Amino acid sequence: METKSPSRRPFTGAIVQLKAAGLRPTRQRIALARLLFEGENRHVTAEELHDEARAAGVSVSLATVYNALHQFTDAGMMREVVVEAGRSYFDTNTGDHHHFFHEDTGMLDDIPSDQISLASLPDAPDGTSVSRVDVIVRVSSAAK
Amino acid sequence: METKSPSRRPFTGAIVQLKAAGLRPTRQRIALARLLFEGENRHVTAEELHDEARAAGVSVSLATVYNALHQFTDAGMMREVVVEAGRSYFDTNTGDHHHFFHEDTGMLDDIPSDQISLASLPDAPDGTSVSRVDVIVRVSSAAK
DNA sequence: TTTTTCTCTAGAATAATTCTAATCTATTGA
DNA sequence: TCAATAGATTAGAATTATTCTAGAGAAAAA
Repeated sequence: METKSPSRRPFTGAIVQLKAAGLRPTRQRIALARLLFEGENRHVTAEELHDEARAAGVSVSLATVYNALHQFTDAGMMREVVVEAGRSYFDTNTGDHHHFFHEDTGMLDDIPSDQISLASLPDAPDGTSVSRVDVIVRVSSAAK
Repeated sequence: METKSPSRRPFTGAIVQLKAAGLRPTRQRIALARLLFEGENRHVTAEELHDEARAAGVSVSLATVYNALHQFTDAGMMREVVVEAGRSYFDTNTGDHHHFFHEDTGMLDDIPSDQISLASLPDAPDGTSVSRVDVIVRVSSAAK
């Protein structure tokens, strides 16, 4: 039900989380963090999150949404998944997992880590080390 | 050595390949196909291929390069690999293989299929079938 | 408080890609 | 060979995603 609760507690969770990441708990960062991290894991585009924040009555610019998403990503609170030219999602699930990408709808779904596994990984080229491995399983409507 | 050979033979290979794909062998498509498919496999961006074509004296617009790359991709002659927001490569290697992405330089390298393997793949969600699996191993300079 | 430092904003700028409408060219068939 | 036609190419405008800028605003430190 949750009608706008009288702002008694200033969203302690989000504030702690932001401070831990070395980010000032500003009004817009707190609001975005709440939308992103309270509740289930989610995949959002910057545009979607911007719309959501506005719909929730938070005044925030798109540039700030981009900034916040990148800051959260740099802080390890999220990760970015690029699926198509001009379409990237920010994923609140930073655990070990991969993705299904629905080519028809543009949606992204998690693949739990126990449902997929890499048997072998090549050595990183000289002078480099692996920072991440992304597996994207592209699926489309089964019409064959 | 190959100085501009007197246009004796009109690049039979490229023409045959285009016709097989149901594409008219026009001047620009032939030129682009030659740049892409004669010689080693390669990873190019639309911009790079456009510059190359111009440098080779072929008059072609960027829009046509995009069209051709997508047509070649649809015809199964290439595939597209998206590595970052706003950076996608077209890969002439359509065989089974995956990629290293160098986060520092933006370069893409092939990982031969025998150096990486997926032990298990999840079932595609209901009503869908897998059209491709992309594995991108992101590496960066080993400074640790 | 006051100062300092960081953040936010609107809007401009940039970059990648696609669209549009006019022009051109490869193919077809007479 | 040549005109008709279906398809391709073009420049530039339009779109979309993202980043930058410079001034105004807010959080932290003094």
